[in-house]
Amino acid sequence: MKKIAVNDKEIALLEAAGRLFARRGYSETSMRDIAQESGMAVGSIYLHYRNKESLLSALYRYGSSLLLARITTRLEGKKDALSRLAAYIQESILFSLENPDFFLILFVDFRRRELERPEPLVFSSFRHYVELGRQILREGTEKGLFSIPKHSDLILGIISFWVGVVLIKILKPSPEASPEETVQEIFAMIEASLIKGLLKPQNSRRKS
Amino acid sequence: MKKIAVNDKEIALLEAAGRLFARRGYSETSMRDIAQESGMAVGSIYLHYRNKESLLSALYRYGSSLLLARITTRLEGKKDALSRLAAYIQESILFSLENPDFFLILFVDFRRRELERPEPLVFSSFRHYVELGRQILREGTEKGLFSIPKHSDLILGIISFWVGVVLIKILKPSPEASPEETVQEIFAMIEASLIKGLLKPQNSRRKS
Amino acid sequence: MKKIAVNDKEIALLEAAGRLFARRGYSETSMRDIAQESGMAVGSIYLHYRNKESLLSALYRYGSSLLLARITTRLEGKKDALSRLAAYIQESILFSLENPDFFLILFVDFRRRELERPEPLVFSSFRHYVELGRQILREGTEKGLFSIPKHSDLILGIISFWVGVVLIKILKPSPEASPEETVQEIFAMIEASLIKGLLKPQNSRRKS
Amino acid sequence: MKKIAVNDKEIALLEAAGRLFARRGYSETSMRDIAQESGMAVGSIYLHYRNKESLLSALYRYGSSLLLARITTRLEGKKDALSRLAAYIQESILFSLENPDFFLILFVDFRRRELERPEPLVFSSFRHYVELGRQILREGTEKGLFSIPKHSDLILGIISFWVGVVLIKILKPSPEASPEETVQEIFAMIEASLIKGLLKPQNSRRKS
DNA sequence: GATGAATGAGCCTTCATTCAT
DNA sequence: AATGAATGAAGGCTCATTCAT
Repeated sequence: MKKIAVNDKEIALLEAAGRLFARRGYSETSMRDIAQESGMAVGSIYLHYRNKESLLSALYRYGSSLLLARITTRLEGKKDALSRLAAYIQESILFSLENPDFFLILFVDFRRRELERPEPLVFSSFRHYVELGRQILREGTEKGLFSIPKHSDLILGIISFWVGVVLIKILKPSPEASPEETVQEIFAMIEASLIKGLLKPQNSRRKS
Repeated sequence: MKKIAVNDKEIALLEAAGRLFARRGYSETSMRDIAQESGMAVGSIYLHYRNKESLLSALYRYGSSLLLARITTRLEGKKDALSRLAAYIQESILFSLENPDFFLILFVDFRRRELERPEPLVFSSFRHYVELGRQILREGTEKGLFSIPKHSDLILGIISFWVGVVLIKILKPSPEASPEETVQEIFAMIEASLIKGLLKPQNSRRKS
Repeated sequence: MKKIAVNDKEIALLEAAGRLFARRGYSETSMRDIAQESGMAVGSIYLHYRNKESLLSALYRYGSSLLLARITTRLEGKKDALSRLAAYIQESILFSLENPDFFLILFVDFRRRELERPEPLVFSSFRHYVELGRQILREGTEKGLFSIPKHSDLILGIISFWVGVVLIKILKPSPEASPEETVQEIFAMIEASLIKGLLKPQNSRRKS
Repeated sequence: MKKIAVNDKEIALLEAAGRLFARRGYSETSMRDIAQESGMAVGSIYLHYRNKESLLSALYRYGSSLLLARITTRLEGKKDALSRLAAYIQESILFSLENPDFFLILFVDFRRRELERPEPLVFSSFRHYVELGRQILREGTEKGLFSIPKHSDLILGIISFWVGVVLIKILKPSPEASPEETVQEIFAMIEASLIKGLLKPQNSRRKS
């Protein structure tokens, strides 16, 4: 497995690239832009990354590892599947609102890009993230908490659901709402629709 | 309002561009590629579209008008909100599986692009499509069929949900499944989660 | 010798081209511009002129024949060299002020273009024009009126002199002055410098 | 004020561009041509000049500063207006014969271009050059040496005069004549016509 | 004759990448 | 290690010219 980010230079580079790729798009961002944004020289980028594309995939790895670390921390000690699912979703949304650049790159661009080059990008962290969600659903089902349709793609639907809503929030942010408030607002919607639908009748009284 | 597509040439152009934009992405597709794919000369493209960007936005208009036409037809005569919602979703998925290029451009690229240039692209058809879904939800709520959280962004979540799942299906199509079967598979999942969650208890007997 | 202009279409074409070439320059004017300005279709231009370049050289011929015709008329009946020289210069300036487009093309662009392609452009009329001036000077010298340095390029200097001044007038026209007044103003300057210098002492009392 | 030319690269570029613009014209010269002529790569031109147009205007500045430097040097120490005028004209002609490319660009193209875009090109040096001539005339008049028609455009006429003659010499150079000889030939003509006309009677004894 | 859609060479410019310092 | 000047392929677009109607 490739390294993710080692030193200050690389982190500066990844964050600069993240900012620019998210705002303007990958193709519309030049290596010179990234150099400028990161305060380095163009040539120096190539000391760290083979080329533009490998900078992008390092960015995928970096972003998903950050996300995964936060989720993992949030999940620690949570036992029951429902609160684990809530934590998983809420922390994802919070991370996205706090890091809209990574959100766009991980949840919007990356999936698009997978289509263009079906060879699996080095991408274990994000796959790990999805797998984590899938496993929470599986646990909840096994414990009789959820009544889940057999389909293992459900987690992708759930992720896409909040991604779609978060996208709108980032597009038109309400200036007065804090990230935490927005998370609650979005999660309430998910609870009242998706999660409500997934719960077995007797569990319908739960709150996160 | 701008024209959508008039003659054979323009349809050939839009379909060629759609194929390439969907597969390689907008920036990675050159006008020369489009000319070649459509069997025309480069210069001829400019007889129909002012520049590359306006070809893209014509493509948005074209794709969403095709989608909207199919949905509208499918909805005709359907009265109750549940079967209207089902028709809306099912036809969207079917259209997407049958026209993966338009799907990618309309449901994946477009939203990304909105972020980069917040001026509303000339795009009434897609907006119309979303509004149609929103209205079905509203009707169902008013008739006491759904118990919908007040949030008007719910429709975006629902759309994103199936989009996320369809994306996977297009990424890794199961070779033996027909589009219709895949629609059923995906819709069953939506029914068992999202729609189930939205229905008021007394309405839990389904139609399709 | 090639034809100059035969029918209405060609005159319209030449005048349109003259207007545009003078204002924007030859390379910056497209055949489509000319078609539009002349009210014809692009393809139709090629019924009259082999290509863009031959339209330009027809324009040279046309413009210089117009100029030459006016000069010739003005010179009719004038006997003495001084009034012939005055008429020659004054009519040239008047023509230029009245037809700034032709002026620019004949006196500014053409000479520049000669440098680029030293093969003599079909250009008898303009050469004829210069030769006419040269001959007036020669006559005046032979008759003892002028004391002219032997150099036969003097006429080119004289022409260039007024061209330089007219250029400024066209660049920054004084709105209230009529062409005739401007001619007088410029010619007075020429008289007080160039012509005064050319006259033999005993003739210094002449006026045009 | 913008820089004029700093290093070898830029001088090579300006001279290559000068050569080509003078010979073929601005629009007929491609950036590739310039790159080839200067021995650089196309992209490298853009390290020094923002675009083709700004290369042209740098060329104007460069050429006129060269000219102006020579004139200024030649004028040093010259006191009386007549010899200053002679030096001004002679050095201009010499410069033009020695640098026909700059001559064409500065004295022929530039004035044409002013017409197309009346916004004053950054061009102080050339304006400075004209102003210098105008001032010499003014001095001579104030000192009672010249009898000058009041018109301040006279200097433009004088400049145009020799420009017109030099143009012919460059068009058809006499192979055996040195630049210095040609200067003398042309200046003699100017002396015998223009300057003779300008001098007050009592001053008709010449200096050179 | 008259039209204007169609063509594709060629233009200016950008930018990922290399490499001498 | 770090720099940024240099490179040249490739992109979007224009336009003189042709030709089917």
